[in-house]
Amino acid sequence: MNTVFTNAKAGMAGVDKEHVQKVVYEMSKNSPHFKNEQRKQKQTDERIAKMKQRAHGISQTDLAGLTRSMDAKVAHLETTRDLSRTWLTVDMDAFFAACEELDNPALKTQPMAVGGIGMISTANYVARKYGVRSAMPGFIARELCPQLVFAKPNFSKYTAASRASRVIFADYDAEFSAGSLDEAHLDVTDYCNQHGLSGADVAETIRRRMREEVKLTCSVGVGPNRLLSKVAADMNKPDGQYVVAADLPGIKRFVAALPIRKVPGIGKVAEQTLAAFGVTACQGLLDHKGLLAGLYSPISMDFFLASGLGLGQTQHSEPVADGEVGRKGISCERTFGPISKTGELEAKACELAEKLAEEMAAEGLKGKTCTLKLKETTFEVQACELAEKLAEEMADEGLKGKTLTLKLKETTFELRTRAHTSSQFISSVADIRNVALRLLRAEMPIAIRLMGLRMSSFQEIRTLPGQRSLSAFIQPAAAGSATAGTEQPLKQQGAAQDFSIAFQHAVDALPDESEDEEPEDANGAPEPHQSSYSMADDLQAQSGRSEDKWREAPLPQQSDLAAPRIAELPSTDLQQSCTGSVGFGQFAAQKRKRPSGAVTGHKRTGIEAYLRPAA
DNA sequence: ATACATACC
DNA sequence: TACTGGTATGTAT
Repeated sequence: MNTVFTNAKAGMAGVDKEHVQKVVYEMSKNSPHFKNEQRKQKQTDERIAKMKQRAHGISQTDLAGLTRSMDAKVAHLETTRDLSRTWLTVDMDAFFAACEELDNPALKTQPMAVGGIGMISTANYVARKYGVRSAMPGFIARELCPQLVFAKPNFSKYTAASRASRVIFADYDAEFSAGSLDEAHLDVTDYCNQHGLSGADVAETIRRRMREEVKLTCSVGVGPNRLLSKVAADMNKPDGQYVVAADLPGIKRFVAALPIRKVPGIGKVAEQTLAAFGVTACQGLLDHKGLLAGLYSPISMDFFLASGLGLGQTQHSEPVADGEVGRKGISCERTFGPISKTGELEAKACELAEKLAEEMAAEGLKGKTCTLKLKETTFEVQACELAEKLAEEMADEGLKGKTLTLKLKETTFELRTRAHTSSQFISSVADIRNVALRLLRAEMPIAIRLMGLRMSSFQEIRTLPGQRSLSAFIQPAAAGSATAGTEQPLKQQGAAQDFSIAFQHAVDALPDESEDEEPEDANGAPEPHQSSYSMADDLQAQSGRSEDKWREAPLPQQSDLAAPRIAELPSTDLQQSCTGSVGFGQFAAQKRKRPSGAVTGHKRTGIEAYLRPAA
C-alpha cells in the first residue's frame, strides 16, 4: 500500500482520499519505484519487530529505572523553558505556484502545478482539491486531474519573490533566519517591545505587507519558540495565522493533542515506529518516556521529550564567524531521463559503433557488447559533467573540500554512496573528476538512473579583515543560488529595499546577478593540465588500504579532459546488461558532534531506532 | 572515515 | 512510459 501522497496537508480537506489512494496505487503498482517503496516498508516493519522484541525484554524494574531517569531529564528540560520570546514562522502559500499565478493570473482559476510529468514541486489550491500535491510525480497528478496545467519551474522568479519577502522580514527581525525560499523564522520580541505590539499584530502586518508589496499570501505562526511558531504556521493555511500563547498550561494542552507527525523532525518512519508503541500524539511521548528510552537513543529522547513539552529554539543560532564556511557540503545531482539518451550521446554512440565495427568484423563481436560499453561510458561522461558543475559552484563560493561522495541510484531505486577523503583540499574540475571516476569505476557494472557528487569537509577560509569577497558582501542572500536550506541573515537593507520597491524589475534583472566575478575558462575547457593534487600521491600515502579495488584502477589521463571526452575515455568491460536510464543522486554522509541535550540552537532531524549492541 | 537512512522544502 | 534536487543530521560500523 502506497501511503506517500495521501498525507493530510493544507488544501486536502474534502479530497476523496480513497479515490486518490486507488489512483496512486494503480499507477504505481508495477513500477520499480513501487517495488523499492515496498522494500523500504519491509525494512521499517523489521525495525519495528526488533523494537517490539526489545521492548518485551524490558523488565518492570528496568522500566521503572528508565522512567525515573526520563523524569529527571524532563525536570531538567523544564528548567530551560523560556517564555519571554515571541517567534514568528512565515510560510508562503503554495509558493512556486503562486509566483506563476502572479505572472499569469489566468492560472488562478485552473488546476495548476509547477513541475513536469516526472515530478511536481507545488500545486495550487485548485489542483489540491483533486489530490494533487507536492512531491507527486506529474503523470499520477495528471491521472487525478486530466485538466491539470503544468508550469515550468522558473527559479529566478521564486528567488526574486523570496527576496522581496525577506525585505519585509528584515524590518521586524534583522537577523531572521530563512529556512528556505518560502519560509522564515523571526524573533520579533524586540520589535514587539519597542512598538507595544503583540506577535499577532506583527503577523497581521506582515501578511498585509506581503499581499500589498509582494502580491502573495502567506501563513504565519506565532509562539514562544521556533517549534511552536512553526507548527502554528501550518494550522490556518492558506492565508491565515495562529497563535500559541506564551502560557504554560495552554502550551501543554496544545502540544499534548498535537499529532507527532506535525513535529518537524518526525517523518514517516518515526511516525510508524512510535505508533507501534501507541504514540500518535505528543502526549504519548511523555506518557511512554520510560519505554521509549529503552528503544531510542539519548539524542532521540532529548528531542522527543523537548517536543512533548513544547520546547524549542528560543534564540537564533550563532552567526557564521568571519572566515568560517557556513555550509557543510555542496552537491550536484541529476536524473538522466530520455533526454540524456538521445542527441549528443547517441551521436557519440554512433562514433564508437563505427570504431568497433572493424573489431566486430575481425572477431565476430555482437552489437550488444558495443551497446553496453557505450552505456558505461555514458556514466563517465555524466560524472565528468557533474564534476564540472560542482567545481563551478565551489568556485563561486571559494570552497575547497576534502571529501567527495559519489551517489548512485540504481534502476531499482536503491541508493549507493561511495566516498573518498583526499589528503589535501581540492577544488578543480580535474581533481574532482579524477576522484569521481575512480569511485564510479569501482562500481561497474551497474545500472543506474541517477548520479550525484557531493563535496564536504571544507577548508576554512581565513580572509584578512576587509577581504570578504565582493559578491558575498553585496548580496549575502543571493550567494548560495536558488537552493533551499541555507540560512543567511539579510544585512544589506539598502540594496534589498530597492529590490522590493521594484519587484518586477528585480525579477527581470535577476539572471544577471548569478554571474559575477570569476572569469570562466574559455569554452568551458578543462582546467589547466596540471593538477595541484595528485590522487596517486594519496594512494601512496594511504597505502594501508590497497585492497580497495577502485584504488587499483588506472588514473585517468589529463587528456581525458579534452572534449570530446566520450571517445577518449577508457572504457572497462561490462559483464551484464545495463538497462534503463542513467542518473545521478547524491547524499550527505557526515557527522558533526553536537552537545546532546541542548535543545535550543539545535536543529534536529531524523530519528532512528536505537538498538544497543547485543550483550 | 564510510555507508546508509531519515527528514525538510 | 513516467517518481526531483540540495542540505543537514542520526545510526552503525
